[in-house]
Amino acid sequence: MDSMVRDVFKDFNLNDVEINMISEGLEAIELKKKAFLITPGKDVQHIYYIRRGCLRTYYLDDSGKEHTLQFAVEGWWISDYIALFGRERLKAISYIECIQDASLLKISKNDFDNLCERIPKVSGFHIRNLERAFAAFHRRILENLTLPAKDRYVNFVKTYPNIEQLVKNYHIASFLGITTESLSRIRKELALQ
Amino acid sequence: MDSMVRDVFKDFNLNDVEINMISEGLEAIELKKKAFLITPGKDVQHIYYIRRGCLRTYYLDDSGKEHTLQFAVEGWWISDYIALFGRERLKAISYIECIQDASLLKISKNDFDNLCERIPKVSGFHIRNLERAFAAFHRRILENLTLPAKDRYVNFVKTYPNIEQLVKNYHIASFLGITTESLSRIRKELALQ
DNA sequence: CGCGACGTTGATTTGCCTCAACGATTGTGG
DNA sequence: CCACAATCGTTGAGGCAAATCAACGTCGCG
Repeated sequence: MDSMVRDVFKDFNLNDVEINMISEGLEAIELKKKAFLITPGKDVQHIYYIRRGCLRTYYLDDSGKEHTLQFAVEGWWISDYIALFGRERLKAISYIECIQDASLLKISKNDFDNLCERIPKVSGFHIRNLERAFAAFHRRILENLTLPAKDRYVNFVKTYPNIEQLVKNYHIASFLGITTESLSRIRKELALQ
Repeated sequence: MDSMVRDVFKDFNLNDVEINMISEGLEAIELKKKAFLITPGKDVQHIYYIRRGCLRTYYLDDSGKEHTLQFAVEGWWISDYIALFGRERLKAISYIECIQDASLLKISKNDFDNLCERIPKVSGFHIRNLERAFAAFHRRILENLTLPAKDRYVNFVKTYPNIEQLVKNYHIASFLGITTESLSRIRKELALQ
């Protein structure tokens, strides 16, 4: 477990004591493709670090359509952040589904908060991640406001080339906010150019 | 300045030493309606806390259309987060415009990072804010994916009733990702019901 | 008062959706 | 390992929500 922790925090030069403290709250889990990490209504208490594999968070609306909020691959964190980080603690509203067999590290938000308080490097780590994610979200919202579907797809492929090859067509469509049919047509158009 | 700091961090019970440390990096500034805090191309080094007034961040696309990323009122923080929090330090890409005469507190990202390292309460404060904002962003993206324009407007009014009365119609339209004409028609429809 | 900024309304266009049918690919049990 | 089914992706026809273009009221400010 210690070497995993060292890997997660690789830019932060943790000492042995700190690594031990962190390891205590961690649990390694394996997840098979198509398995669910979280489903709507469940109590969300944990954040998950992805050592290997690929997952996605999606919301299922009343009419049965899926809307992909997030993909996550090696080195990313995933959870139902609306439930976990919101002002009021809510139950999960989304699904988190395994897209490719995955190895995860699981830690409770409580334990993580405690580590943040006790180990400045951990809070530094958390802040860095949150800030970067924050910038990325601003970008995504801006793109959604600014660009037509075709350009959003092109950007997606450019930004996440590794994810594009891994996931289904309709996963990408639901991430971009379009239908599979539209995405299919967009791809055709791009292929012709 | 000290009482202002106490006010910003009111849930965190700072002691006098901490308050002094924080005050050192702060600068109070006043901004008149229609003034710009940030314009594209500028170097972004600061975060701004709003004590009074209202501002908005918007992006101007190639075709001359405005896209509002964020409104901010009393008690909120504002900056060009894509530039400030992104992986690479970029120049500003957006405008931040004063919508209502404002009193701000200005602090450089550098100073703030240092305070985070030296005062756990400050990093706790920052983490709490980032996490909440993070959840809010997830919500906004989900809404944009899920809901038609009319429902997004209804939600906006419900979520930010104070902002709705303060800003121009076309500010809201560009926040929701629709045209002023569409918003006008939506309002008409809602008024009839 | 008069001008410019803002909001509304109407006519038309368009990007994307919906519905439907049909290939292609994947996975599974015999 | 093949056969078949289920899942996934593509294509076409038609429809709709919202954009565009254009004109006109209205409000606020110099």
